[in-house]
Amino acid sequence: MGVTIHDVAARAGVSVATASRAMSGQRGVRAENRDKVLAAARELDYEPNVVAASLRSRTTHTIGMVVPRIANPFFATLVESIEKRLHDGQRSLLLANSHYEPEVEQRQVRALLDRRVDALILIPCHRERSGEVLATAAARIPVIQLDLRVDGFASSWVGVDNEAGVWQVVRHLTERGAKRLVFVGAQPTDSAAQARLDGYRRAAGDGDDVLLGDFSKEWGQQAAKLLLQRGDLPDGIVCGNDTIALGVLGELASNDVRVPQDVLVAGFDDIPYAELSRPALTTVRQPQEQIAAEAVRILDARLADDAAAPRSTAITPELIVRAST
Amino acid sequence: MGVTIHDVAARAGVSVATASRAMSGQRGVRAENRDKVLAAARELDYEPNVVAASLRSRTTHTIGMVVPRIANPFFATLVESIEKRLHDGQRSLLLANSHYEPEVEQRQVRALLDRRVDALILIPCHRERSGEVLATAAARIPVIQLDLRVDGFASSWVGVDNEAGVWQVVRHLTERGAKRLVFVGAQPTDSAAQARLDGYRRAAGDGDDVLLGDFSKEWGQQAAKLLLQRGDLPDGIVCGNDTIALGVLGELASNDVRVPQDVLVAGFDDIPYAELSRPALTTVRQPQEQIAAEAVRILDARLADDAAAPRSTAITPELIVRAST
DNA sequence: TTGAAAGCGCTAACAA
DNA sequence: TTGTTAGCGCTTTCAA
Repeated sequence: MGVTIHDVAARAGVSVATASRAMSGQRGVRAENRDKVLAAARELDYEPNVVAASLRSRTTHTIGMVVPRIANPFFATLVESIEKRLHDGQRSLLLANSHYEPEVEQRQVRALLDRRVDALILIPCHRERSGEVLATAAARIPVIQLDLRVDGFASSWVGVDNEAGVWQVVRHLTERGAKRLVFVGAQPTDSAAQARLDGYRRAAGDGDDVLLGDFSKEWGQQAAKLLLQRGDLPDGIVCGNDTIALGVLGELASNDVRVPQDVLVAGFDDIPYAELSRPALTTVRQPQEQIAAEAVRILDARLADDAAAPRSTAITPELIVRAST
Repeated sequence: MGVTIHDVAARAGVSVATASRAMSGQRGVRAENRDKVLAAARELDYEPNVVAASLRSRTTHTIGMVVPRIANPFFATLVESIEKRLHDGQRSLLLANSHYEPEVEQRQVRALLDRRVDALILIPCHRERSGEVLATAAARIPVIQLDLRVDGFASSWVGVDNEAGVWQVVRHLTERGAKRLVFVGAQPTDSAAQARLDGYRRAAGDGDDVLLGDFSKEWGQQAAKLLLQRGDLPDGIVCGNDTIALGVLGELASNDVRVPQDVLVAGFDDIPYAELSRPALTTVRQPQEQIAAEAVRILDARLADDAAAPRSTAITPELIVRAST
């Protein structure tokens, strides 16, 4: 089965080399021959075998991407933005999930390397333990870190300035009159958790109050319970991300604590559901389209010029004030 | 650059054929030789070129998947479940987005076929217009439709019984005392929108009240505005999915309409955010893990036996009652 | 501008 | 159980 380039070449009355050149749009083919080849391909319903082309040309037109958790709308939106950019250029996305486990992440990256992806977009799930596999990959193909990053690894990265984002939140809550703040965040195993915690500590100053769990709504609910049990509620809750914040809001509502009257609550990321909660959630917006566009731009530069220097871009995120503060 | 199977074979002192057999775990290799090959591969840090293997063996161990919109948490969760299943078997997922546009979907499916994916998992974005590309793909490789389906296309499909789900919602609202219902759904361009609308019409009987837009929170907000403008609010709102329902809830809250005291609201899908809204949303749960598992099972059966008959599975979804009703 | 020919790295048929 | 050999379908020298 299957029409090959030989069939097309035969029908067009040229060699396979000419057929190949014509179809890949190279110059150095007489217009007349090019048209004959294209016509033959159409008539025969020719479908090029890109696997064979990849073997010979050593490029797969495929980009690998590993994210911690696709089901997280923040990452899903990022994937969607990347995918949109790539398809402008006829490339495809091989997607994998690390479940926030460095071992799984390592397996996934190796699988992508085995598949000879042209480049890798990695959201490294761990500040330290993702370093090894990142180095392995970076030694072979262009790699860019997205959103999260590995400590002290001098490779390209695109994301937001998390510290600046948290700083804005703290200042906003203070301006709204909050005197006693608490930070409900995640254990600093990934770089965003770390940077947001650092940012909070620096902005809130001494005597800061911090509860650390993970980036889940369940942790948000649990943390709110803890705060309620402690008896004296703070007057401002800075959450490590929107999912936590939504958990906090839910738990507070269940206990008849009014937001923003009794306590102010803010999140981070601006996922689509932040706007839908009641009260709508004040949060820090990550410009995902912009992050994705910049990432693909940097990758293309590396792909075009192997010696291109690593480039990092930290975008300053925007505070979105809604009813919860 | 690059260690090839020839290097491994030379080091192990066997032929490339034996090396290949040993590494792919085929029987018919003496244990002693197998160990030598495996040791040589490890020592040389051999990375098999799966592109070359694919060209020769005509199988890529890659599954293509096209979804309408990855950013929709319902689809994202489905992708994650599928990905988890596949990786048990060392296969990867080539992911593409159709943006609910049949033309884009067609391009994406063709690209996946060009890449010689072993099978295709398609969530067809249109009841009718997805038919053509589905047929093209099904003529070449095993294809399974997930969640959505094309009208009258006799191929494998896995999803939920949407009519039964809506039926449960309507009965529940009626039992809660609702007399006048309205359905806020999506134009029936995809099969779920159609089935849920049909289900509603059949369950609610004559004089049914129906507003149709798309599956977005914006449409939910707009529909709620429309209902408020009409003056006499119904006492039960059946929404086509959770995203619409969350939009409806938000708009009602902004207008001081109390849920469930003034009006009951229910959704469909049970996305993670359904539970987080206040009031928490009553909805119909789609068992995504189960859908994914069944889909991969059917695909594997087709892959193992080319003549396996198409198989469709409609899972009856479960009503999850929360505070909104 | 074109064609002949040589692989890309692997697996599978065949023969031993 | 093993090795030899012939491709998979394409791109890319190289020479004309």
